[in-house]
Amino acid sequence: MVQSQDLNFTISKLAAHCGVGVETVRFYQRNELLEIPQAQQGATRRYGQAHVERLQFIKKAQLAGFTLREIKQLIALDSTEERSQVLALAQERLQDIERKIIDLHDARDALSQLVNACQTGHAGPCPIIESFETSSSKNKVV
Amino acid sequence: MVQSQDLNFTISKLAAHCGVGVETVRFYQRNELLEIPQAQQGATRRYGQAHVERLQFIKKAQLAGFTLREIKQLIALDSTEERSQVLALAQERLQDIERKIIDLHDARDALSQLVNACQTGHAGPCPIIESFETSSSKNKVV
DNA sequence: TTAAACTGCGTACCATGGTACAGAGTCAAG
DNA sequence: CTTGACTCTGTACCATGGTACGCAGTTTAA
Repeated sequence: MVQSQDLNFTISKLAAHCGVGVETVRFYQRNELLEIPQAQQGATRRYGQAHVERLQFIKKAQLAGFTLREIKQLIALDSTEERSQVLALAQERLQDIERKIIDLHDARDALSQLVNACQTGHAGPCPIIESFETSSSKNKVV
Repeated sequence: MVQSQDLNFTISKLAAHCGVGVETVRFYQRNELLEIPQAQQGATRRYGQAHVERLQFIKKAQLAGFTLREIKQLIALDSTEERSQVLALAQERLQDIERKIIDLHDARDALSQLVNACQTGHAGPCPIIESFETSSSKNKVV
């Protein structure tokens, strides 16, 4: 039955194990993303499996593009049964991501065109700089 | 010959004309992205065409994904003839953008899969939350 | 046992791109 | 000439996601 409680990390071990800094762990604690453990050994707190999992949860959710604020909401929603709210949050996030992808595509296309122009053209003013200059009738950026 | 000097804006007119806030103009001045004009009328500065163009330059370069720091470099490079450095900067920017696009695609795919799972599945724990929980053998996010 | 290393706590600081506001001066219209 | 709107300057503050540091107390290894 010793299976999830066998970990007994100090804060620095926990941080190292999860690939974050000690200060980051404390930062999450301050921001109520990670519980301060009750378990102590003397004055030093001991962290267990649940803390490792929570840190991993945070990291994965960050990778999926959630902000810490949203992750906090997800954690709160997890303990309730508000599955539809989780879905709503995820859908919003998805729309954000899709919007950003479109923006970045636009930016990339404009910029790569400029880079090409700059590599191709041989004389005259730099087309990149030029294109940012006022919009008369020159290359348009975005 | 009066052709670029005919504008005579106060700071608030300039800001309004360019679609930014007065405080933003001052912010750019503090950060040496925009010159403080010599021209004054009494104690009040007067802004001209060059300022309008600079603000437009900044806005366009931002749209292309440059940071203010990079824009400052572009401005500096513009006055030199360091066209190759402009190109290098643009290429770096382009790589950043491409990296971000890939990351966002990954995030989007993972998340949309989760959203689908959540909409499809009818019972059991929320697949979105679940997928962030520790990585045993569940859906991987990113 | 003693020194190094770590812990906990509070607070300040970093970059990024602004936004807000106080206080003093100035400008323009009525 | 007064009133209200605007300007200038400096400084503080906002969110975001951490990072750093000082200090006192504790733990650990030699």
